[in-house]
Amino acid sequence: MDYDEFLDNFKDILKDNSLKYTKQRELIIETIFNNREHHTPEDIYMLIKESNPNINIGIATVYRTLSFLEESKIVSSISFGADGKKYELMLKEHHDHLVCTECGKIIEFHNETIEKEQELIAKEFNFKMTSHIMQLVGICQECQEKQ
Amino acid sequence: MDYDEFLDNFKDILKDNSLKYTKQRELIIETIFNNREHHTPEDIYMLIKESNPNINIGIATVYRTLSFLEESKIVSSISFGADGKKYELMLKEHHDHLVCTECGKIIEFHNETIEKEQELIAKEFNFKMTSHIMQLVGICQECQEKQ
DNA sequence: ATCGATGCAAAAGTTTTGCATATAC
DNA sequence: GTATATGCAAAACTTTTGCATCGAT
Repeated sequence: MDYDEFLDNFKDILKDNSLKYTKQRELIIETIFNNREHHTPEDIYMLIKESNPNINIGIATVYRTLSFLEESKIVSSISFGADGKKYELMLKEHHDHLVCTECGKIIEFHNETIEKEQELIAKEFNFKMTSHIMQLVGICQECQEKQ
Repeated sequence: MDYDEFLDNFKDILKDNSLKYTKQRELIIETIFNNREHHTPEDIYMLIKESNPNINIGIATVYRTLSFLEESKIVSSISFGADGKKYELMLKEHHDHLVCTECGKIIEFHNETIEKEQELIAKEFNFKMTSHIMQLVGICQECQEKQ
């Protein structure tokens, strides 16, 4: 999906919820779109202030917008260890994460066998699954080499 | 494992780290052993205060002890949504969680197919896996019936 | 007697809220 | 013009830290 298409989609969602399209919301969504890693609210706030020294934005707006974006399934969050919640775009195909405890790096992967098995488990427990979180925690190749 | 065996094990770990066996640590470990759900530090603190109105304990001690217990692999923590970190005993065989977004209930399960698949993924990325987190998020049978 | 543990209170974070003002529609 | 959004500052939480005192070894 390119940015224009993505932005239109975002504007539609705002309209559907009778919310307004503001400069701040645009900057937040643009920052998340252009920085495809996982970011804390603080990260996003700082990135915006750096790139746009002229514009005013408060951390509260970032929190408020991220909550709305998560509810609308535009972003998703994962939390690991002491790092707190990190947000990322949900544009991409569904995937899970490998998290390095040494350097904090997050690697994405997708595995169809596991996905199917998860469906079976949910069914077994009569659980209506809406999403799942899977993180393999360990030490990445690079950090192993350093040790 | 019964409590005496468990407690001996805990005492050994304390000794190995030249740490002391205190009343507070005993109460914390006992509370976690006797309440086999997932608890926040605050939960554990309140449970101890309720059952032992006579004894003095500070929330800082609970935090400090839980950190040590997690490092020592006696407890593990999961975090989901806004509820913050929740701790549970690691006594049991390894398992993963189904989390209900309606009532907060946590159901445990174990699936060997997924476990093996995870090993393969870690190998593929040259990742030295130390643990993993898997939570299937959704609505439990009971809450579905209420709707 | 020694050294680690504790409670308390203060500090450090992080996230949320209230409110007057600004802005999109 | 109206209703929502914003920034700011204060508040509410959660977690950590410093320190004098206490207690286990």
